[in-house]
Amino acid sequence: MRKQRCDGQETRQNLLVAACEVFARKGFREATLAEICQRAKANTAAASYHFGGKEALYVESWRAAFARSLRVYPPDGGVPGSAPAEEQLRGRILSIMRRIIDPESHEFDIAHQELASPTGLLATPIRDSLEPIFRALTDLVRELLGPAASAQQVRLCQMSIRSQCFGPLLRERHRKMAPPGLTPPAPEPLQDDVETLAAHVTRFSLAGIAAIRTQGCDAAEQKTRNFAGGDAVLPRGQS
Amino acid sequence: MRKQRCDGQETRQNLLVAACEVFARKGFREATLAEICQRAKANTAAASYHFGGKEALYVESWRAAFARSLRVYPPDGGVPGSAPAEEQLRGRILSIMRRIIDPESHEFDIAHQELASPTGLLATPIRDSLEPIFRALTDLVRELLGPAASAQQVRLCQMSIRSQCFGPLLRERHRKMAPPGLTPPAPEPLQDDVETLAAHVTRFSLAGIAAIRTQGCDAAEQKTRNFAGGDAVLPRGQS
Amino acid sequence: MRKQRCDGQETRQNLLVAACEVFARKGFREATLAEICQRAKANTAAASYHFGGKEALYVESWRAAFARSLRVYPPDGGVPGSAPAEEQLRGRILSIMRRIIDPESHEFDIAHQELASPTGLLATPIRDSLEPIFRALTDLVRELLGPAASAQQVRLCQMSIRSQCFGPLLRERHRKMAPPGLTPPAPEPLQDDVETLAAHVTRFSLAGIAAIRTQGCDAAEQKTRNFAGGDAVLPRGQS
Amino acid sequence: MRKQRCDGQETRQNLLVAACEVFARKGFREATLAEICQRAKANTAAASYHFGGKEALYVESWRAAFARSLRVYPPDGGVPGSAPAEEQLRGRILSIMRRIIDPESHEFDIAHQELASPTGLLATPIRDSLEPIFRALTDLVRELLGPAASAQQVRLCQMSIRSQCFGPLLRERHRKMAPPGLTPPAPEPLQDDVETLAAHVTRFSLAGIAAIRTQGCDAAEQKTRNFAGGDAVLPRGQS
DNA sequence: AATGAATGAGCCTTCATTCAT
DNA sequence: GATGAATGAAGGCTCATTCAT
Repeated sequence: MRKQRCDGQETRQNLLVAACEVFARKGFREATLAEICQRAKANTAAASYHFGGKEALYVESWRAAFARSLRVYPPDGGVPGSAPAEEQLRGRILSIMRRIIDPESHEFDIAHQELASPTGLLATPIRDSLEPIFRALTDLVRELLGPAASAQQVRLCQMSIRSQCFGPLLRERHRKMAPPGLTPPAPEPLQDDVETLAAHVTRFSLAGIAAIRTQGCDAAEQKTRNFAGGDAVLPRGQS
Repeated sequence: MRKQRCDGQETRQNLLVAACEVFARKGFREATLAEICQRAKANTAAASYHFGGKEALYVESWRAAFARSLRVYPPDGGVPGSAPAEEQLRGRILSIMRRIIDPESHEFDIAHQELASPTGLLATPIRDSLEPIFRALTDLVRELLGPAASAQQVRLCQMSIRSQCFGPLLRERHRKMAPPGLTPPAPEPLQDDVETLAAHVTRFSLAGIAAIRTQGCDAAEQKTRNFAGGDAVLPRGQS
Repeated sequence: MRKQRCDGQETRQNLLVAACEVFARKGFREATLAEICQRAKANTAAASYHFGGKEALYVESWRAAFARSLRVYPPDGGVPGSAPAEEQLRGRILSIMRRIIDPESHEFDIAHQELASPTGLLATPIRDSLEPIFRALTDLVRELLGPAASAQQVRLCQMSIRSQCFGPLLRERHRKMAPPGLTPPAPEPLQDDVETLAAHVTRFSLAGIAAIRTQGCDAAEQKTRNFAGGDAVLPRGQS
Repeated sequence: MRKQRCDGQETRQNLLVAACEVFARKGFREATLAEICQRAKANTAAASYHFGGKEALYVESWRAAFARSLRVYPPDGGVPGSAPAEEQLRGRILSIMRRIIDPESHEFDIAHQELASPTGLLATPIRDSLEPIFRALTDLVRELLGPAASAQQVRLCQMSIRSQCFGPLLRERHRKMAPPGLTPPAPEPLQDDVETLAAHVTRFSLAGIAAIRTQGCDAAEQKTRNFAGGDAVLPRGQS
């Protein structure tokens, strides 16, 4: 009735895979070790035994999920650094989107759950993991904006691009992760494939960057000029 | 030790306010009625007594949070429909951002929690509540794109704008909601105020819309034409 | 919005009626004051206020239910004491059965609930209430058995008659009291009306009494003679 | 403080035994898992852990109680089908009574509780379990009544016998199950042992059956003929 | 090394009762 | 006198963790 004694690593691996799925779908608190162990075809105590506790398993799940994503989807999207910046941007956008949309990639979902209900356990691991990727994207945006761009402009444009990468896919992941009995929150499925989305975001963002680049003034000044009056958003004629 | 038994609506209101805060920070499952009642300075059974159960309180919390947001921050940002479309866009972006960034507005956080770990209880209420707002934004984007725009182009641009509205603010909310003892996931605070952010997103998006509008062809064709072979990402002649 | 102040007795009466119904259907513990007060169209505290507590209301409910039964169904079934004993027996059997089968008579159900899950609150009231009825039935049986009957024979025959009175009606009451959503424990309804049942029980029991009367020996001896061997119930040939 | 972790079936069995006792004495609602677990010398959560919940434990308790009764007390009372019908009847009556009176047999009490306050959980199990026993009794009564008996006569006689089996024992069980502090509802204990009771019921019922058999007419006609006018109850010529 | 039975803490809910109005 | 909002206790259930095997 006993399993092979030498499969300790196999059980560990099964637990890790199951934990990624469950943590991605339910978050830390709502996930139960019982479900994870059941999915891994292990006994109830296996998770605590192999990882020392729920929290440690949570952190390990993130590391494993991120490592897999990094391996399957290189952040540069396969575009070499020698390619034009526009091409590199497309590659990075596509890489992010593919990571998010891949049903077997749980990196994004785990981070998203942690963002929604922070446990504090993944704060440092996530930051350390994503920092190089974001830095590379920032460098790319800085190159596209040109040497005259301020640090704020670079930051804002990077945020715009990043936001467009995961925003449209949130609902799609949501539908896939939702338990089958629930009313689907977004009835219509995503009508565009990931390549189309990436192409749109790339074009849209390049135009946005170009617009920021064209006007030499800083965004701070821009704000002052456009939104004079501070809190007042009421229309002042046809300004 | 007893409370005033004056009207009974005061306790109910206190419970609702406390529930919005706790549900926004912890989500449905992790939130406990004990904490909510404690914050409302009521008995542990008060929440079940007044609302009939945790689930009903959850739904009521969403309704209350959304109603407050709608009252404090009109979706048009105070910009009348007679104003130019660009101005209206700025108003709507600012309205969404203010709703998200306001620490006393829990509409976005509750919906975000529900998106991360769906309970199914808010699917219909959220969809019904947000649909008019999204429809108005879609109409605005369609007007800006001009009559030649395809439905897909409208949808994609609307997604780009919406994504830029909440994306940059996710981390900020995260920091505010995180319990004090946890390691901050993003050490540096948001360096831009909401008006600056809104100004950036408006300008960035108007440029993106203009770029989409300029090229008459559909995005699908565009994708086929531009990404055939995967070498050339974007027409560099237009940049 | 207030009711008439002079309806204190009316509310009390409504509470009593509602309490009889609920206690009869659910028993003491499963019955809730909330449901009783709701049925009586009174507020939640009315029961405790008017009767001092759940237990006192329980006792009062029994008294009221028994008093009603005694008024509507005289124990002699309307047969005068001057009638022949057989006729009187029929009257008493019919009286008991009608009390049980009447959907508005809750005496039997409350006593049955108390018998199933004793609270101890009704022990004395029930015994005091039913004792005269049982004594009269015992006297009747003694008369039918004749002067030679032993006390044991009288007791056993009285038990046989009483048992036949409520036994066949248990299921019928059960079906009527059961909540509508439950699977009916006895699918087929009672196929005989109460008069037919009473006629059967009367004839059946008179024959039984006659048989006991005919044989002069005591039941104790009878047992010894018939069941020699004590615990052995195995057939010993054709004895 | 920990228990032996030998097999896990021991605790389960203890829980089942304790549950039978508590459910028999208190019924489903009034019974608490805490008391059951305490009696089984297990943790408060043990019942939910081993059986999945109170309802499942309830159903299992019935099954276990009925299985035990069936094993200890065969429905035929040990009388083979080749014995005379009268002997078989005595065996079946004795079997039913012993089941009821045995303090360690909880089948009857659980079913009685379910009858008093239906939960719906045992409706099907009880019906399916008892149906063969009742059918055998019906067949026996039909044989005793002879081929000329109507279905109604068979049913009524079977009811009379069944009622006499448990009716006299209801109070006795009540006394045994009642908590020690309560006023005893029937002060005098049962003065007859079960063999005496069974002998009485057998003789009483055989006489009743014989009386029904003698008169060839249907009970319905009988009722019409005998009770027309309500004066004459029974033909006194046969007594 | 690995198992799974068992535990204790905590959560949601119900309900009889009380008290200020 | 009568109301109903509020309370505190208790019950059923879940679950991460532990420990004897």
